[in-house]
Amino acid sequence: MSRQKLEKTYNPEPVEKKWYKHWLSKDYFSADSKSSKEAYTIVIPPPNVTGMLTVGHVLNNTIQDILIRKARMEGKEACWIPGTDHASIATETKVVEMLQGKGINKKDLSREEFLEHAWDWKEKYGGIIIEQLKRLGCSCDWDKEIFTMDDDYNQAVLTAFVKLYEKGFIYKGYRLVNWCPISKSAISDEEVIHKEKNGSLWYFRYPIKNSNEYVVVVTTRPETMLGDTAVAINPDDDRYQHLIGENIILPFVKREIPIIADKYVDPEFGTGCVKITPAHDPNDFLIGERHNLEFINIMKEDASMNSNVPEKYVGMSREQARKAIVKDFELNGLLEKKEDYQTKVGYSERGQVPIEFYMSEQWFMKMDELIKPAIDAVSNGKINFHPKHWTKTYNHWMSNIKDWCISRQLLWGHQIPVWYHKDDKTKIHVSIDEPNDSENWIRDKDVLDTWASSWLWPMGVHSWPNTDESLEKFYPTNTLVTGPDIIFFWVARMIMSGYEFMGELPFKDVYFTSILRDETGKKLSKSLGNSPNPLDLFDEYGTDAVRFGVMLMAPQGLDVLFSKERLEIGRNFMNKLWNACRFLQMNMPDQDFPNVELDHKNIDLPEQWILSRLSKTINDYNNHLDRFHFNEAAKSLYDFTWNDFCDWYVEIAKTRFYGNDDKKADMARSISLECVRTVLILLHPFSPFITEELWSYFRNKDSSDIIISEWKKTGGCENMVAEKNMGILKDIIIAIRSVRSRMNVAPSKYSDLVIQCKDNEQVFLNNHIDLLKSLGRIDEVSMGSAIDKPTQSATIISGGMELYIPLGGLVNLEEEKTRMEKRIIDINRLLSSIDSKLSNENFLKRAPESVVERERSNKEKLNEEFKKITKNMEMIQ
RNA sequence: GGGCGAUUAGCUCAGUUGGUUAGAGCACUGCGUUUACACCGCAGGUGUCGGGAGUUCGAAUCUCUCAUCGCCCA
Repeated sequence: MSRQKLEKTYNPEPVEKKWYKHWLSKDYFSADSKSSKEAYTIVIPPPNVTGMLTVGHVLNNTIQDILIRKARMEGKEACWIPGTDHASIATETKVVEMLQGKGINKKDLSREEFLEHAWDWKEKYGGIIIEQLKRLGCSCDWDKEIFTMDDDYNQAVLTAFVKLYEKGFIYKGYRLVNWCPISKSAISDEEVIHKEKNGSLWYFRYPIKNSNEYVVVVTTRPETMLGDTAVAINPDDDRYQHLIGENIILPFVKREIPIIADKYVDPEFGTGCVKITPAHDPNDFLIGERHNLEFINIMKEDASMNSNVPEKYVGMSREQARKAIVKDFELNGLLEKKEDYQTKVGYSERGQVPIEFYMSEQWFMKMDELIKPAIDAVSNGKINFHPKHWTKTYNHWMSNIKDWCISRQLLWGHQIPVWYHKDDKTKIHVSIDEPNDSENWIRDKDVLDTWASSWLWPMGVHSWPNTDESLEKFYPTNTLVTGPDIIFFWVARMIMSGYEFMGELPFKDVYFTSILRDETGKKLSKSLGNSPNPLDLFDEYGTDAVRFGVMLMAPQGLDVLFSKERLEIGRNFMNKLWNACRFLQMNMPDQDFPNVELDHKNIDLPEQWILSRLSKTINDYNNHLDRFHFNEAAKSLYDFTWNDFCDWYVEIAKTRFYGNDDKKADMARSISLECVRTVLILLHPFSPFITEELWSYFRNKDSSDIIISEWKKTGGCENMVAEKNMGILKDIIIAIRSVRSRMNVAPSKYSDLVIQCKDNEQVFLNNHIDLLKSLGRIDEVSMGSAIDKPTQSATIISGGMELYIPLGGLVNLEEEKTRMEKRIIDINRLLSSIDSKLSNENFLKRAPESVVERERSNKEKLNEEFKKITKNMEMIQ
């Protein structure tokens, strides 16, 4: 035992620094691929390399650290592989902004020049989040850290592309894609956020050729009329039959476009006449294909009008063009009307602006084969989602999946490994290596979608496509911990890539974390400015307290409303634990810990009881963790430590320490030590620093650091008799305190106690009379079966016994009477409920014997209490 | 429009296979500085478990339905 005394309050900062350094120096975090131990592996969801730690990261990584630290203590080869993601579009956006600030336009830079700036940026800001994860206490194997643009990882990404291309799963196509005008790149369906917007519905008159008539079309996007190449009606719409085959002179553009019939048109919507813009709307695109319409692209990459529109609109932004078009319709008497209309607009997740549907040539990945094993793995339970209900979302997405647009018109990322021959357009070279005569080829200038690199993460962090010990030992991984917001982006795709490239699942369990929101329900995000900086929280509350507090407040599969006040629970708990340990230390001998052989049959009731509570806690705790119920695990440890150990056992231990029976004092020391050591071990994964610190005071001389100490799996000291008997004593003590509090007896004053009870009860109480006296603040006790109620005393009916506290003038008889009347009403209510059950033949016949027995026993107890209360009520009168 | 989830004390939420008199923290009230802890202790009050129906001996828990809120997908 360390001679050094614990400080009065816990000071987290030096302790955290000290132990993290110590753990690193001892290499505890490193995982050995040659080990014969069973592997337990987690790959970190790689944060954006230039990102900063958020509360979401705290939640997510604390969970992973809990799993890894527990596995390590369970004697497994615990392997947590860290790394960062290049986050193509997000990082490129930031770099472009930075350059703009310096007056540099991305357009004016060559690829190489731009990438140089990007790497500078990465060097400057990359790795900050890694240091922050270390402060959080993450026990990752830092020697294995990977960045998705490292050379080896790059090879893996390109290899995957080539393999899929060779299998025919990747193809190039000229199609309508989701286009982000800010990043000037295609984005995937998953990167489009649909928002409900207050828009308008414009009714435009389109003149019919060689006629004075016009048709009225309805649109939410007037500017796209510049690209119209048809007007469509439903073939069954009687109103417009005569118009089919006629032509329209498109206003301002003066283009002649046909009126066609297509079943897609909903005759109920608007006027039943729809303008068709095949190059700028996915539905119109399909109609365009069906009817061989012209595809006219009217926009440049930044969504401004290109030269395919009349002179006056060229160069206008889409917003300007909309205003101009509407105004022109109005001026020419062609605007019939305008209505308010709620519309869904697709926004670019990164650019924060509405996306365009844009014709362009892109690379796509076929999904129909890849999804098959991925769907099977989840439905047959090889891969388990926690909470389970996410399987439904997963299956729904899988069964509606479309081909994945994987090319991005960006520079920061993995450049597509495809070369085009300069002279012969039909020649294409797809390989991770450039062609031998590279001077005759031009490489595809696009890069891959970031998720088309991170989907290889569980294997790419090792040597894939090569095989080595590390890949063999640590693939598949055990548990993935991530947010449900990337279930499609990442989780689903990792499952596909796992089966495609490894022939095996990438992980067995997926734990989806809660989404953190502020008190008003908004998602915590840096852009909203409602996300506190976790490092400030660590400083304010201590890292362990933040970890514990966040875990305690994170419910299963629900959003969690984050607020700083709730971290106080964590801090208060750390303080409680610290002081319980401090108290124990004060009452330990200076030299050595007592080495009492604990004969569990031969210890006293309170000791039997606390060990039973401890055992139950160990079992519950493990049970909760096995089910990924981290909040309940935290709660059960919190409850034991605070309510059972500190509130009751420590108070009882005081009677041992300050009494004059050395053997009992030593017993209390041993039991307390057992409790504290167990709590520290169980708590270590949640709160690693404070537990290692306290462990250094309380561990055996020859035992190891707590981080590699043996885990507690089961208790084995459950004792129902002790729990029941201790319950009786606790009830009596609580009742005595309650009476004293109600009657305003000063805590410093001791009371006498008179007990009317049976002989066997008297023996029981006599055995624990010191306990009653000290915890109930009782002076003299007299008891017997024939003892009378003293005058002017308060009455307690507890455990079938009658207890009286003589209080002289202090006792308020009216108040006591009211209280008893209230209890009688309760008893009657309970009894009638029990009677209705017990008089029900079906209940007796069908309910389990134990349930019936419990009702009978309750009835008996309540009847007895009723009798005693009634008798005492009469004595008051 | 389709799907998922939520609705339990003033607030935030626990409550595994249906079965103790439905719990915790915060807030609130009273007392207290008893040498582990005021980031504390002791005592105390609060609930038709969203509404309705059903299954069952028994429902906060299972089924259906309605309402409100949130998210995802079209």
